[in-house]
Amino acid sequence: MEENGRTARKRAQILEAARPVFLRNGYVGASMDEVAALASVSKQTVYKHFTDKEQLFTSIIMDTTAQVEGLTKMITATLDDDGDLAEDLRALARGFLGAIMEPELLRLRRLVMAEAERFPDLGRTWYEQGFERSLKTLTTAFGRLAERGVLRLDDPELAAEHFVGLLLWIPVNKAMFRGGNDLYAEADLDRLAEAAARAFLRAYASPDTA
Amino acid sequence: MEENGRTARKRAQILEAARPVFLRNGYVGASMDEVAALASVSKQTVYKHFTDKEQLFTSIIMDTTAQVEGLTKMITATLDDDGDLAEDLRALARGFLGAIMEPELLRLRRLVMAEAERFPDLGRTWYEQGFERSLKTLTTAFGRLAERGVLRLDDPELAAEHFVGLLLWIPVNKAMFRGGNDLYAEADLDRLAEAAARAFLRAYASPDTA
DNA sequence: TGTCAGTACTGTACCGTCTAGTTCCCCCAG
DNA sequence: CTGGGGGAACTAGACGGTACAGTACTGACA
Repeated sequence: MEENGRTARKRAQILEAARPVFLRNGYVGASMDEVAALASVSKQTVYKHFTDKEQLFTSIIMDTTAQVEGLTKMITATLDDDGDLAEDLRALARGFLGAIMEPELLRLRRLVMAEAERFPDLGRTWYEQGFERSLKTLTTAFGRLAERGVLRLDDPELAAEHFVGLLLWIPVNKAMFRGGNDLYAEADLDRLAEAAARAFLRAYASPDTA
Repeated sequence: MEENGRTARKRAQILEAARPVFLRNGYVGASMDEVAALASVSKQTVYKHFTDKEQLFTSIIMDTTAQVEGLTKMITATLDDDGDLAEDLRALARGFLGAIMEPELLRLRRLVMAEAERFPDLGRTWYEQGFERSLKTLTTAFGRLAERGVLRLDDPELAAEHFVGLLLWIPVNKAMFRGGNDLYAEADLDRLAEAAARAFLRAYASPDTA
């Protein structure tokens, strides 16, 4: 799967250099000259690999959309065993939070949202491949827990939506509006994850396990 | 309070015309020429009222930050009477949702987030004046409900955060990534509000009122 | 011989300034 | 109450300077 021809190498080199440029300045603010310079590549080479600025941009985003894989695996891994439900949920919440609060990912989020109107396909793909996909995994996991009787819920999808809402709304918004990196220490994330997991359990745990 | 001199009129005229230009193209993409043209005003006049592009931009954002007033009033109005708690919460959720899903406000959100790195003050102000302020109002309202014994919570602020998280995470994200306007019908918003209010009650209502 | 770095070039867009002529508003004389 | 100056505010458009997307050309190098 790892292409290592000269062309593929150059292509990766350009992509890697282009990402920070677009992340820093947005689509309009990103300069192809800067991309070429940062990639130590001539502009001609950039245009050999990507037909134009737009195609380079969408390539950057689509590339990182694939990384959701890890998140879905983490979900099933954490909830599949028969351990303590409360503890599992807390761990799951903590994993989710840590993943989504990654500074690079947050910047990408901002970028995609900013350009969602200009590039509708991009926004839709990001939402479906990243957002909905992890939500769907969570939904099936919760569904299994309901069948085992440890969760009490009519609608697993709604429960999954509520779980991530409890967990993510506050920290993600804070991060989106206050650009900084040092918003939350590890301990803060622990606390947020624990609070969300406990509230979720109160709302959705079966009475006998609460 | 309503200034109607020529100066104030022109200023408002420019602001009104500039808003869609910035909303559509972002800060870098917005053209001062287009602003002037859309406002039916000469460029000279634009620069008489606003020292430069940056100041015009921040004026647009700050102007709309003031509109949170309405939201806080709605919160206290809905939760202050002694009506049915479940019904009040549902109504509050519905009001919140309707307000935040206003297309114009969503576009502003996107814009502020996109430029939060370039204009840190703007992001911070938006967050504090809009986000935190309404959250604080909700916190005190929940605190009163806890004192009356209808809610059971150690931390009113956490409860407020969870309330909005349950309610807003899904629809707001959907709207941010899928630019469209017709994402949700009124009935969908009703359903979302009801579901959030019920989950919140299960997590935070006193046992005797549940 | 073909690929790439380096760079010059073309065409366009835009910010902010400037000039010159025009319109509107307010105040006060009659 | 009225009507007409005075001066600020405004229009229209050109302009300098800069930046950038995308193309074209040259020379090196493998």
